[in-house]
Amino acid sequence: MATTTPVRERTRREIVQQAMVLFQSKGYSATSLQDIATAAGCSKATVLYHFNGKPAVLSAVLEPSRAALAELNAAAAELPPAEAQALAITRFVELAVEFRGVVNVLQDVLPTIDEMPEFTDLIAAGLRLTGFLAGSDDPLERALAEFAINGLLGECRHAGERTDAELHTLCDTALRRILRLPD
Amino acid sequence: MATTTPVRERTRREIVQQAMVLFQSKGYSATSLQDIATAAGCSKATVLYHFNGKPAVLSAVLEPSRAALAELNAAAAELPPAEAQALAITRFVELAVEFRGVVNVLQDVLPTIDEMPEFTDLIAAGLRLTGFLAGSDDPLERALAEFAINGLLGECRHAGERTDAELHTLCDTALRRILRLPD
DNA sequence: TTGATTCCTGGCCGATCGGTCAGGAATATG
DNA sequence: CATATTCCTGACCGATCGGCCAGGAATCAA
Repeated sequence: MATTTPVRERTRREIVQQAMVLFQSKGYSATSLQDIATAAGCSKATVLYHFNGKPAVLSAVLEPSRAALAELNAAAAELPPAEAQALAITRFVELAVEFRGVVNVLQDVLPTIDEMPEFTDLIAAGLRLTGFLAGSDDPLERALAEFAINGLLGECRHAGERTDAELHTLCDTALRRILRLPD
Repeated sequence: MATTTPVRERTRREIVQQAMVLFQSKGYSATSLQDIATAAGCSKATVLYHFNGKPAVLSAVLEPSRAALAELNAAAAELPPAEAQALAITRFVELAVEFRGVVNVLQDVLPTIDEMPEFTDLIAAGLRLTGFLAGSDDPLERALAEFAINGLLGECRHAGERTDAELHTLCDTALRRILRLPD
């Protein structure tokens, strides 16, 4: 085999894709493994063959956004504060739009994420990004950056009828207004 | 009996109170009637004696905020747009802080609220409030008002360590920045 | 063709879910 | 005191939950 055998990856990808849609529309704990299996066109046992339990499916759903967020943080960390803030704004808006489905799931799982140690780094990454967004150590500005993130994520949750471009413009405008930056 | 016998109300209130805490910390669908009963110090059957099913418990949890939101909308509806916007901002921030626990629950249940017809008026009230907040019919301003509400609600969700006053100031500042109003 | 490996499934398990019901304790009423 | 009403509960129900396992189908290696 040149790469990993495609059949395995194809099934896994379908399961993750359908799980994301279901987690998004019904919530994580209200979605059963049977729901996922039916949507993915396989049996519940197949889901558990590919993923070591329900949390593992959630982890796979969250993985791409986690990687992207970590990459953004790493890039911002090597820039002076002002440039890091600029990068955080533009790139974070892009990521939020791109991963808007996952954002939904993440918000849903947040209250119970303490019991899932494999996701603590994702939370930490979000907190670090808040620092870059705020652009200063002023508590109010930091809190406003948090506010902005919440607004952005919340907006992405119910943005089914908006196009990517509209959502992008909206989030960018709101972020700059909250942070008092020029357009 | 002069008023309604207090014992009934006392049990009901305890159930609703504990249900709110649990819905907030674990989410609605991840909270079982047994959880609520244990926290309230009674049996699961007692919960179902006082409330006609799990959704009825949720309804009771949401009731006070629903009433307050409806009242705010009614008051704003009789004012000219500019004054309605001013009222919406100050009063909505107050309500969000006061009912921050319920806000958590509401956000959690939002994705599945379509299947719960008894809550559609609550959603409608939220949409109406968005209109008052925006202060104009401009789509961007309306979208920004939505963004602000999402930010505010999101902020209230994870505001466990903030005092009411801090939360109030933060939300007020953020709202005015997003809507480009004087402080 | 044969044997090994990968991928998948039906059937089963114990636990828990929301919900029902007959009846016991407590309290109010006479 | 007796009696009626309110308040509460243990036991139970069918359904579904996440998860496990033995083994069948399909693919690959020889």
